Amino acid sequence: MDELHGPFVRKLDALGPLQTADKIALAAIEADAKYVQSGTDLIRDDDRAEGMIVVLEGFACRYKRRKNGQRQIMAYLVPGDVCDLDALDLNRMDHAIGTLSNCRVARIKPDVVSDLRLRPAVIQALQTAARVDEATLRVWLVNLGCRSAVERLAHLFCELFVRLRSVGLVQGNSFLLPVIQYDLADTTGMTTVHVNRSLGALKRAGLIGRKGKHLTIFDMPRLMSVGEFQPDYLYARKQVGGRDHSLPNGTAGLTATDALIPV
Amino acid sequence: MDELHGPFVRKLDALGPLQTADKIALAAIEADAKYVQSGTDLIRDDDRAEGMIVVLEGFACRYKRRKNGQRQIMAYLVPGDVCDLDALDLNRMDHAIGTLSNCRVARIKPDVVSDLRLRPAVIQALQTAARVDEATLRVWLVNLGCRSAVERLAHLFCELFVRLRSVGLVQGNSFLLPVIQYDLADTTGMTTVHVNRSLGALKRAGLIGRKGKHLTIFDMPRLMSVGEFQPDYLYARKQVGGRDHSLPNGTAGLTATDALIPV
DNA sequence: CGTGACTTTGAGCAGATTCAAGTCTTGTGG
DNA sequence: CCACAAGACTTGAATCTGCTCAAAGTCACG
Repeated sequence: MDELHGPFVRKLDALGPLQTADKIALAAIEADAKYVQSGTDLIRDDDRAEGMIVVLEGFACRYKRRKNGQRQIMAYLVPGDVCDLDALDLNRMDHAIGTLSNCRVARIKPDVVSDLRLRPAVIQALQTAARVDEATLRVWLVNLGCRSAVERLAHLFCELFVRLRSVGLVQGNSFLLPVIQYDLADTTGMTTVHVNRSLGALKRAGLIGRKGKHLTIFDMPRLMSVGEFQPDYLYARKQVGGRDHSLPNGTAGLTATDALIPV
Repeated sequence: MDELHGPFVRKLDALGPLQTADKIALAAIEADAKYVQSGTDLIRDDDRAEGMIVVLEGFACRYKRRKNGQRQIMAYLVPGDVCDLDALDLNRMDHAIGTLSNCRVARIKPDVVSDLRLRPAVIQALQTAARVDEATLRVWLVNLGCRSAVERLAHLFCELFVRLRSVGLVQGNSFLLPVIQYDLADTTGMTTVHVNRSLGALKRAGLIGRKGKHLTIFDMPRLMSVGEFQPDYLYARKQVGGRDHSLPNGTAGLTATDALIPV
């Protein structure tokens, strides 16, 4: 059933179980989307922003630029991810959002957002999504603050694997990673050259492989261990009156072997 | 008038103008606080948490620990800062909160929080505070991701200056910074040794000075420029129906010279 | 099949770490 | 109130991780 819906519906449904009417409302939004080229700014720093933006295909990111032009990517927006602009105080961006690849993007107008906000399950799901985004930000801070180059990349790939899997974009042990090494560099706070060398190290160790824009994870348990990846932060672990995301084996979150099993 | 109140009331009043009754309710919370020793965990990772925690004196921090024991500090909680535990989904911490110095801390029980939430101005202020915290997290990510050691420290000191000034804890150009170099290291993602050397560089350049636990900023404009500090993110720039925080000169936020003028 | 964008590789360099020793501060107990 | 001990800070030397600059190789697309 879920496979009939796009990533936006899938993601929100996973966060706060939606009703059929909710899904229909969200599906209408997915239908009304535009294609955007790689390297396009969806929102600029300092923009006065309203409504929401949803990524349906491709990768986008939140980023800031320093005066010298250096870019720091602060979050990836993968299909299903939403950026709630009304949730900013003062509706003013303190960072920009841009596409890392060609994307299909839906912009939701403020009045449509207002309609959505009449749906309790949708509100709940959006709030949970915002919390997960915040937790992710904290995890990234740890990543930059105290992990080595190889560890940072390993962690990033584990995170993307789990996130993309939840919207059905993982096939077997591989997924489409439509970003260039330059983007990975600005994400992990290193140079392209060093990203390249660290990727090489991960490949040589037999943990990952890359063919074109596809990333394959050959050894997820070891990759998780290298990146010290604990996926708990990506899940709403126990919702008030909601469902429980813990796994059958009793361990909170995902274990190394679980992660290898495609959903 | 404000000087009669503690930092909690001061801070929230600055964020979303409070009514007298609100202030009285908050002042009652400030009155009921406990002293806590440096190095105490107020909340541990994985704790099931409720209520709120307010720091009234001293410095605390949000932090995570890696398996190898390394600590990454993700936020400072200075007097007036609040940690809303009910706002977590699932009331489960994905990080810990601990004191960096001796502190005076108020724990607000869930039922008292519920009472507070009946006050619209308080809700508004707390939400704004949460937004500022999130924006701060993003700025810290940039700090770790693409600034040098000296730049990171410069940025951090500028931020603390502005935050502490807003709760009246800056005297002239100096403030109490009750943390050790080890803490600064875990904040900026470097080693104590390198923190020490970078502090030395800032001192030798005549930008800052340290006497005991007091940090003095001798040349704020240059310090801001070294850290590329733009304080906008610390302010609620335009509230819906609230007051405007932009400065007379029309520049959003604080200019270099403004920052030198004690409030 | 050529051009531009992306990736890979090498060599030398710089910023940050590690290890280690020594000095200064601070708090505590006698 | 002093002396001692523990904690915090400072400094040096060697090392290492990641950076810069530069060039060559590969891939995709018109």
